[in-house]
Amino acid sequence: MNDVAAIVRTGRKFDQVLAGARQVFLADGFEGASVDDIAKAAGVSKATLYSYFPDKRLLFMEVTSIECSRMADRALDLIDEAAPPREVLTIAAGQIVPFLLSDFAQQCFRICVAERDRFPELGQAFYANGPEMGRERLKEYLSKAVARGELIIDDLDMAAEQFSELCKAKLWMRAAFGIQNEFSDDEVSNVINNAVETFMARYGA
Amino acid sequence: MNDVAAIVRTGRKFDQVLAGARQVFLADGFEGASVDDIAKAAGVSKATLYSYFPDKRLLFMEVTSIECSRMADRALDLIDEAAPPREVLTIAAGQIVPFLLSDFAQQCFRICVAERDRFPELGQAFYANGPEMGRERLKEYLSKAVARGELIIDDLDMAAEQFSELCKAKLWMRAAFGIQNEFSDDEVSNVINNAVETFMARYGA
DNA sequence: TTGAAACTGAACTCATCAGTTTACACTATG
DNA sequence: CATAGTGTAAACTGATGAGTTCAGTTTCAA
Repeated sequence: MNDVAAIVRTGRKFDQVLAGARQVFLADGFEGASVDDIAKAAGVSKATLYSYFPDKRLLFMEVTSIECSRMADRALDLIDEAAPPREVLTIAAGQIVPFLLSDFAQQCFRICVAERDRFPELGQAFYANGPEMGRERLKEYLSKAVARGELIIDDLDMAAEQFSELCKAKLWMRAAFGIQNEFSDDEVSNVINNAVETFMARYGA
Repeated sequence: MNDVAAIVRTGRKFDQVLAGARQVFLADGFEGASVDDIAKAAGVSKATLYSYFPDKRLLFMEVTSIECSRMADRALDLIDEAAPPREVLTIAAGQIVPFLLSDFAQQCFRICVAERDRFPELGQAFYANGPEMGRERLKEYLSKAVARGELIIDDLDMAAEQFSELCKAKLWMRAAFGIQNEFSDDEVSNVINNAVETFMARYGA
């Protein structure tokens, strides 16, 4: 990350390299991915790859940091600040649950956990741009609903955390362990409805 | 796992090998652990190690399967079937939360997730002996409390899952990402109390 | 005490993989 | 067309790590 041996961003095939790296890293993790595979997937020679990135580690950091920003952009912008809690929470959970179960989120999670000793910054970045940011967004809404008297919450942070966790019930753990990877709409909406129901039972006015 | 090249369980240093392997695998994961390191940690020559286990993979499977059974034994046996829900759930959460945050559970989880493509059976075994089993135990209690009219639950499975998830609020994700690894008693009991509170709000009679 | 089984240590093979080098080809612009 | 910048293929180095081999040592039971 220092100026010595920095990343060269000019050149026709820079984006190709990133795309190939993204694909292979996401599929195989850091150790599992070989630079030869990445070069092949990118349709680029190994020498070209190394002309952009001084080493594998930096390439990995670049890919993951790009993925993290992308994720931040996808944040839940659809929240209607004025709508009633039950409706807003159902929509939010409808975003959160499928995202948590997506291949992309699962792979990111897997890599963060697997490589947490090799790349401690990685988990932190992912956490800050992913879960943390979504929860901040949710907390904003919750505080407004509390102000309107629609919800009763003394610890906003805990409430938002509990809601996120409720969205993981049943399905997420099974996905993380590779036990199940297809989820029917019924399964998903069942989790969503129960998350909202339980949350409202505790915090509803 | 077939009879060809099976594990030889006789010999003076068999247990030493397992102990060393347990230590190194838990610290470094499967790929991260070298057989030389394991032999050194076990205080045994590499040749001896290979006289017991035909390869690294089988050694790993053996270690993790032993760890899983140990975990199953520690299951929540302390549940007093007749006690009121609030009390039982608080005690159960008091077991679950610290366990989820323990080094041991975190490392197991990490390895299962990291190696899920290399060892699909591993995650399944861990899941069945860990979370699944604990939840079965909890469901037994819940159904009795429902019968006594102390709780109102139509989907026992979902209720038990939600309770487990509520036990992860705030702290577990931070531990999994390596963001925080020491947790004060206050933090822990706060999570426990809120898990019980939310659960009872939804399912209390 | 003796002999077989268990164990040791070190050197070995073989494969994989990160990163380098080299000699050559392409492409765009002045 | 000339030439500089960019890219290629393939062979190379050096490290690491799984698994083997073997000549010699320890342990233990009969």
